[in-house]
Amino acid sequence: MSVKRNTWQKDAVRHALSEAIGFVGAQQLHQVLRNHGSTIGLATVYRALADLATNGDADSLQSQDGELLYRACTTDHHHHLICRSCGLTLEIEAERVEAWADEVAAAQGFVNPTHTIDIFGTCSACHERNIA
Amino acid sequence: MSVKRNTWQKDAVRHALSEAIGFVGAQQLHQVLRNHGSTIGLATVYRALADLATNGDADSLQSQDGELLYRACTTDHHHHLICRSCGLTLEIEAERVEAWADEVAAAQGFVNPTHTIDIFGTCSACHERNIA
DNA sequence: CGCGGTATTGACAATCATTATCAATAACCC
DNA sequence: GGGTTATTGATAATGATTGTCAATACCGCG
Repeated sequence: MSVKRNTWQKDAVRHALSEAIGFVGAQQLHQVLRNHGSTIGLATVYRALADLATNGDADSLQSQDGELLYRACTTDHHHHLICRSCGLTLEIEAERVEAWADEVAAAQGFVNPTHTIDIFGTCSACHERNIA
Repeated sequence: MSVKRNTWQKDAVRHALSEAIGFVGAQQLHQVLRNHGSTIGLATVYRALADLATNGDADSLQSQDGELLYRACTTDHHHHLICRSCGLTLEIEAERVEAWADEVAAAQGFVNPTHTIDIFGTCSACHERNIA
C-alpha cells in the first residue's frame, strides 16, 4: 500500500497555488516556481496538482483553449462567470444551484456528487467594443 | 471578404452530428463518417464543427479528459449527470437553473449568455461494486 | 454550358498540454 | 545510520487540435 510522503516539492506547489490569484495552469505554475529559483520539475508540478485536486485541496476546470486550470480550495464554494472575449472572470454565488445539483444526483442514486457550473457570456465592455 | 460555399463535406458533418446521440468528439465523428464510406478529412471535420459552433448551430463542451465535444443544437436544452466510474450519462432537466444562469449573467451586464452545467458522481451500480 | 477566381479540402507536419517511463534520489520507519 | 520504497525529474511518448499548402471544386458570370 502506498504511504504518502511529504516533500518540499509538494509544499512548494501547494504554497504557490495558494499565492496565485484565481485559476492557474500547471505550466504557468511551473514557470513561477522556476522564476523563484526552484528546480522543481514540470512532471512533479502536474502530479502535485492532480493530488491536490484528488484530495479536495484544489478545484480544477478547463479553460476555453483546453488547458487544465487549478485553484486553491477555499471553504466557500463558488462558480464563475467568464467573458468569452476578454477572459474577465467574476465569482458568483450559487447556493440555490448547489442544492439542486445534489438533489438531482441523489434522485438518480448517484453518490458523492460534484459539479461543474460555469456561465459564459460577453461582458458589457467587450460587447460595446464589438458594436463600435 | 469571404463568401461561404456549400460543400457536401459540411452537410455530411452537420448531418452526422444531428444523427449522433448526445455529445460527440471530432475524432469520433470522423470515424463514423469514414465507416459510412465517406472520404472526408479529419481537418475538415474539425473546421466544420468549429464553424457550426460559431454559427450557433452546435454546442460544445470539454470532456473530462480534455476532448472537445459537440452536439447539434436542439430547441430542448438539457444537461448531464455522469458517472465518474463507468461513464453512464443521464440527461437531466434544469429549467430552474437555466433561468438562474441567465439572471446572473444579466445582473453583471453580460450578454448572450451560455453555460455548462454538468454533475458528476458515482452511480449506484459502481458504488456497490466498490464496496463489495 | 464553360471559365475563372477563390474558398475549401485533405494529407501531413507542427504544436501544445499532459502522461508514461525509469533510473536516481530522498523520506520515513526501525 | 540503513534499508525500503515513494517520489522526483529529464525525456520520450501520446493524443487532440491547428497550421501548411498544393490540388480541388464551388459559384457567379458571361
